[in-house]
Amino acid sequence: MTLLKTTEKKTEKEADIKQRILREAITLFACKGSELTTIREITEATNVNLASVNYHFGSKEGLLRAVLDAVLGPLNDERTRLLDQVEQSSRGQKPPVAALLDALLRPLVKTARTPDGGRIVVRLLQHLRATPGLGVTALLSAQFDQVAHRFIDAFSRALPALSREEIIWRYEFTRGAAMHVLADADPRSGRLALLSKGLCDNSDDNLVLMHILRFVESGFSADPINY
Amino acid sequence: MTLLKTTEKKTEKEADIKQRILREAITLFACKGSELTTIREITEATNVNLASVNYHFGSKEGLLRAVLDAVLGPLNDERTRLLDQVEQSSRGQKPPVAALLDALLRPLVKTARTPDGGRIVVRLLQHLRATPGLGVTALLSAQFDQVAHRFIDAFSRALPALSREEIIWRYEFTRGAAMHVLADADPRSGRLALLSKGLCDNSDDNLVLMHILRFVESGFSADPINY
DNA sequence: GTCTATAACACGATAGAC
DNA sequence: GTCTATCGTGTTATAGAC
Repeated sequence: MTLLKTTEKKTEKEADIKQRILREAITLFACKGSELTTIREITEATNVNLASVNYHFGSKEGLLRAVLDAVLGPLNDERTRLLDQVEQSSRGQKPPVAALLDALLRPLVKTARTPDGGRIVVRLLQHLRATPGLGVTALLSAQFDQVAHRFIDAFSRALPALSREEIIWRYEFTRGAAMHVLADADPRSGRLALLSKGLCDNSDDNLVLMHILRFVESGFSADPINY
Repeated sequence: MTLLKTTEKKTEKEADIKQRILREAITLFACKGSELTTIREITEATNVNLASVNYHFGSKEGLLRAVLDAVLGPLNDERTRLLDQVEQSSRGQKPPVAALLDALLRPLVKTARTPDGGRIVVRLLQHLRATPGLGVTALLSAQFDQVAHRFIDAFSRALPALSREEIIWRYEFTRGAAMHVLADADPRSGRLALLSKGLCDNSDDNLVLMHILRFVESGFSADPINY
């Protein structure tokens, strides 16, 4: 952004201050939520000045929006890409439920981790759900609605015996089951590790995904309710 | 607590200040989490003095502990009672998975609501999970571990083909699916209402419970993973 | 662009009168 | 037991030097 846009890259390690702030904010917001994270924490951990957050992002809320854009965009892009693949593989035919669930959940499992082992995207979402600040709900809706409806339509085609209502219930159950387990992966304080005394290993992405898929695929394919 | 413990009940409507504070704190903590709720909010909504929280509960953290005791105790008592019934009905026999899940989840669904329609206990738990303050994790463990292990043991007997590890995974998936949906019931901003455009009715307890049970019973009963 | 210094305000807790 | 007044601290945001 400076007029002297030379080709040299500073010390190479000191990338962009803005980027460093963003990275640290993502981690801290995921761990503690944005309300409980202070910009002092962020700037001190990043060794940049306190005022630079407001300079680069306008306000703390502006930083949160930047964090969500940086994190949620790639997630939905990946989901869309995988969903495209599934629908392409089964031209016209019913897509397999297992493949749809894989496309929906794999990006959630494979996301980056917080230092305490939780999945970044999931933790961010859990915090936002717990405290739906004014503009955030609309922002989430804008980010997720389109791809969510694509998945719901696909599930409807895959399971024609289920009403749209029932599809949506099960879609939300699926998200809940996955996010609940992916939110805490801390081998010490995590509920899963605590209950199982270390028996359940939440650190192996492929294993976790397999357990989740087995559960939700069976749940999704249950017979419809008879009213 | 006063020496003049007369039989008259003040104005009858102005019960105990301590109780009124506790009631308001339960609601606000469930809606916004304890960290984001200020004792000023509580006292102003209750029309009591600011200092009375510290007088009656020692500190804000003391109030939180009182809230959890008041809310989590009855929840686990009810679960224990229902689990006793199930185990008594099936003397020695394998208890039905559906009955166990009902005993686990019905108390969660039937709990009191926040003004915005979320279930009080669930919302409290979601906030505590999102921000596991130091002493709180231990407190939750003390409240839940015993009954959780009773349920896990019961599920192990009901589904002998599953390893204990797999039982615990599915136990957590079940909790996640249920809590995710029960946390937001707001017909306006709730994700379920938003996605379904009002098609999914989260206000009918029995219907919600039926949908949850159908999903998790099927998920719990899936074939074990072949390693 | 980066920094220091500080404004303006909200928080939890408490001392002390009644 | 209940109240007022206030202390000490931490917050976001910003003005202004460099």
